[in-house]
Amino acid sequence: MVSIKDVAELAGVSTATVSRALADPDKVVARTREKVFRAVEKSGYVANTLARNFRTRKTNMVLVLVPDITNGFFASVIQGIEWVAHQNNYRVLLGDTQYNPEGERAYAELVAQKQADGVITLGCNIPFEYRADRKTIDPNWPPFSMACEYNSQIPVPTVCIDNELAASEVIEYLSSLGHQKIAFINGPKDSPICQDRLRGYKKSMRKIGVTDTRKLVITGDFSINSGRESMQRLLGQGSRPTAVFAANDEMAMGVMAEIKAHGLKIPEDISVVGFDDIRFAEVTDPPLTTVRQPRHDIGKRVMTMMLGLLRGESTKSSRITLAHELIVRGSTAPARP
Amino acid sequence: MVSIKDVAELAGVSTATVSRALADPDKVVARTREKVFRAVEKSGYVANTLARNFRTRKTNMVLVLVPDITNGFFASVIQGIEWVAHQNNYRVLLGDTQYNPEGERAYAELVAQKQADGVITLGCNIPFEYRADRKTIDPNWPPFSMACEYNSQIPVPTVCIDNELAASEVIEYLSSLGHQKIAFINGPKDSPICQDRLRGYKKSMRKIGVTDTRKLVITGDFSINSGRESMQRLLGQGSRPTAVFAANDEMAMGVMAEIKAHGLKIPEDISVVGFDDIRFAEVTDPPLTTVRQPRHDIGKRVMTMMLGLLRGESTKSSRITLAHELIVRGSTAPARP
DNA sequence: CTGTTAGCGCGTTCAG
DNA sequence: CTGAACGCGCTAACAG
Repeated sequence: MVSIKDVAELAGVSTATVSRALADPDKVVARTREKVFRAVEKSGYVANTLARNFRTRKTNMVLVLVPDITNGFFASVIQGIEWVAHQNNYRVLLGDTQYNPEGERAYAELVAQKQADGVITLGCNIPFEYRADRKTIDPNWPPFSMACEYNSQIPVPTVCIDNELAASEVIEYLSSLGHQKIAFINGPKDSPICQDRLRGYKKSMRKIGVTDTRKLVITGDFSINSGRESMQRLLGQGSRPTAVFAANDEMAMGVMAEIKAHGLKIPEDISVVGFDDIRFAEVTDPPLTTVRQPRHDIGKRVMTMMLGLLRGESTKSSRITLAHELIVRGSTAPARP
Repeated sequence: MVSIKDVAELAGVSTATVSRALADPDKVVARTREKVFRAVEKSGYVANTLARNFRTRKTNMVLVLVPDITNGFFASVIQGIEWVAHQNNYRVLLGDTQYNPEGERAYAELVAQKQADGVITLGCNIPFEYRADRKTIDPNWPPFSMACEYNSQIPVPTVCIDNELAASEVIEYLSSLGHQKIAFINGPKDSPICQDRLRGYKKSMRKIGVTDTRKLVITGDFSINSGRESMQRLLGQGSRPTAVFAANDEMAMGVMAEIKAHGLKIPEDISVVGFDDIRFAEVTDPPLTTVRQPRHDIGKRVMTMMLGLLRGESTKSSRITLAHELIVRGSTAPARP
């Protein structure tokens, strides 16, 4: 293993000079710099990051906690994160938590152990210990930010869209097509963004004169299967909805499959709207009307935010809301008179 | 920051004893061990991994190179990898290479820099420098293995399925339904597994009497869009195929969309077969007949293999072939007489 | 601008 | 079974 010492000897300078020439070339006069570079070249020296990290107490790693990496939406966000991380000499440590809060906390320990400098979570839980009545960020926490989700109690720096507004817009759009009996298949209840979507849904439903939504709202778990099962329940009830809004595209796809299995037509009999605009949304049959989230941008922005935190910048007022967009495709049509 | 020294003082022992008590409790007599544990508890000590890694020259990290993390198939493999890694106190460093060999090599440098102990790649390139005429593993390479893909020249430890056989079986199945004019939309030409699939396709086509497949084979890039475009080309030609076999499910989904856009019916007019069995395959319309790869298992096995390499075990005869399965769904039907 | 000196926090000898 | 002493490879502080 060739070390900095070998390079120093070869170049006829001290190890400190080698270190400087490599880390901050301007700190060294051109002639010495060249000598060092030549010696590095000749010896095939590669700095030992282990030693450097140890010395500087930095890992240049960010732990990304994701509920499920096989979900294409999350994967895109991570791709955005990684892109920015890589540009800035940071690495991404992957933590697939399988929607399990305990797993999250186990992973977050890596930070205490100095295996990562910061944590980004795509889930809605805070992966550190804290008292239930805490309302602010604990200064002992490492740099920490959230994407897609946010925490309702503690103002953690966050990047997401306006979920309430998005859900509202979906209902208004459907209502403009004459729909009134609009079912909503939501994600897990403990997720703040799902609560927001529900609020947006209810608000707009009230606006169009539907106040009792109890039989129209079902809680799913974001999986294809739960979309299917939820739709089955809706169809088992007395009068069926004329439109269904699912809180993500995977559930919407399950919904579509189930509707067809019952011999009904989309959008003639039932309109379907999804959420996320994953890439399969445009090849469903019919193509899925859905809310597009800027998933790649969400990732880029949250990593950029993380870089700020890592630099020690203030965490105030760091709640970024990105624009969403309703993408109208073929799965929605006017309600039958 | 509470260090091992603080614990030692608190427990009234030396740092060496603390280290031993923590790393290998049996090396220390029960009474001292207890003293140490209590001191750890009381002080809230967490070992500094940075220092430990530096000292032991190990990172407990594995770099996973993936062509595209947003591809659900790869994501599942990674989930399997991470699962086993986590169980064995290893971490996964994510390297999304965007199908770019240079990116791969840049990432693999992390190993030289001691940021990871080993590399697993899901692509078909070897991310280290080597002479084109090399036929064996370079002993200077770090622990290295491949999943899904393999290298045709160098016997890198690998976990994959028998792609030639799988493709053969697809063609035989289609031929058993009376199809003869079977198009094949393959993935990138430089991928050995795609070459295998092509070989299997050709072999079985020959068996059923079709020797000239030039107009039936198209090279795609595994994206939905390339499935679409390829299908468009096939439909633009004189006589159209009665069945289409796509080298992955995403392309198959593009194929299906395009077929429908031309007003043709699946499977009545054209049968479609995919590859991978991603989770959306069962909710396409009609549900997609496809080859199931044990993606999760592939990940688990390759990580298990990597653990062996990391332990310094021999690399001989480590080519694992896992079982695939043809999943027949509704997108295939007998050829029209 | 460059060299000297001094650790970072651990694990691992080697004595005792 | 335990403690003292050392050093991994690097960077930061301080002189010169």
